[in-house]
Amino acid sequence: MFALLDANNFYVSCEKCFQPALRDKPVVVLSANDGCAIARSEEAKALGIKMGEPYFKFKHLELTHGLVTRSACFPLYADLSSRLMSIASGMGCDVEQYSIDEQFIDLSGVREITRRAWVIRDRIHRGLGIACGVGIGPTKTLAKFANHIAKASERRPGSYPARLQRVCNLAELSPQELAAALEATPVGEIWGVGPRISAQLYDAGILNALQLSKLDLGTVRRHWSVVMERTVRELNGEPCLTLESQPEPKQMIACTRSFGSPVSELDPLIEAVSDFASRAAQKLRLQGSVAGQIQVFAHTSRFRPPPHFHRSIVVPLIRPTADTGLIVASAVHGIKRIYREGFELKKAGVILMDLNDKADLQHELDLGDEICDRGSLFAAVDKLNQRYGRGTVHIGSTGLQTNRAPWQQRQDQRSPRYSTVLAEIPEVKC
DNA sequence: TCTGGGGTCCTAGGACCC
DNA sequence: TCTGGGGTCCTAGGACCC
Repeated sequence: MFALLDANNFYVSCEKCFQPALRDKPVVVLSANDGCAIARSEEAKALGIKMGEPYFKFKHLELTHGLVTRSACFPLYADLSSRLMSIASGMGCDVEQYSIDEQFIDLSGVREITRRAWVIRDRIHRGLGIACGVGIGPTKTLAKFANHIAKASERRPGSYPARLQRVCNLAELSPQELAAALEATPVGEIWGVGPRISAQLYDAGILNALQLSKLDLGTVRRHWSVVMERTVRELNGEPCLTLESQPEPKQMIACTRSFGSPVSELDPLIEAVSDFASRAAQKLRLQGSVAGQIQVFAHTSRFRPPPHFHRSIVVPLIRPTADTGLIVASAVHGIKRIYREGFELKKAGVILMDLNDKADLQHELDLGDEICDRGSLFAAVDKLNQRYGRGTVHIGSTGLQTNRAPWQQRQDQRSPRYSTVLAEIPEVKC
């Protein structure tokens, strides 16, 4: 069994936690530059404010309906998140932090599950002043579904049986009740079914989760993918997703921002990109990784009339590194290559890619020093070719031959990065 | 005037190998 | 006359998540 615990309107709850006077008021937390809504209190939702809605579209509600807006303060939310996670982990034996405000909990061996969920929920509410919903089910997807019921039945009384409010354990439902709950749930509410697939399902006459759960697996796989097939299996109680308590190192690290006001000149753009690169490098070191490539992009607002500009470039780093200086220099090199005058740029960013564990890399460098006889030479060559692709290194008449350091050749057997990628400048879309 | 930021996974198709 | 086929790797793009 899995539980999914998730905080209600988390960012808003954090703000209310520090300003109790905001309780019962419509509150919205805004993204960077106060661009759009990223969290809404129940009262704000009742005013019709949508997730991601631009601020200027609902700003008038501050005057007419007493709407309170707050600029996001992520360090505060991160701090409250870690406290919340710590309390929540008392519910089971193993946990997976799924997002800043959600935790999956493995309930193996846990007795009196529902009562325990209530205890933990109350503990969080008393300790942090943050309300949570808990969903419990035999698969992660069903735990998510149960969590949806826990929250929806509280927000919209009558949508599901009232006893499922706040804490919903599917094990306590009869098969008929479970079927009725699935039938009352639009497909788009199911975890893994986004707007696109939801629309396709609607077109096919699949409107609710019960219908989705009864689809033929082969058909689902053919029409969509194995991801959807897993969702359907999980809806039927067959676990396909496991608890991932040890987070894998990230495969990419990004730092991207919208500009408060458009940027047209190269100098401020370089300044911004340098800052993004430096922050990304910091995150990279925190993870103990090094990056092999860096992608830099800049674009105009897609909401504004032409001329539009949308370009990116991949710059190979001279060697895999987490060095801020090298990463910033490469990012600046990249942005200079793609920059063109005459555009009102609204957003730019830096993405570090081709990440490797720093310790692993060091081991391979050490391996090079240890080569002292032909046997170990071949072993090393095999190992490098196995890891980075056939032909990365081969033995020449005078010993080891390679055009570049082996780790730089990982993906470029057929698309050399230096000769082509740098030369390819994407077209400007006008 | 004003529209977020940071991720993951899967698939199709091209290129290449033998 | 008749011009293979299976496997792998890589990338771009699409879809999803919070």
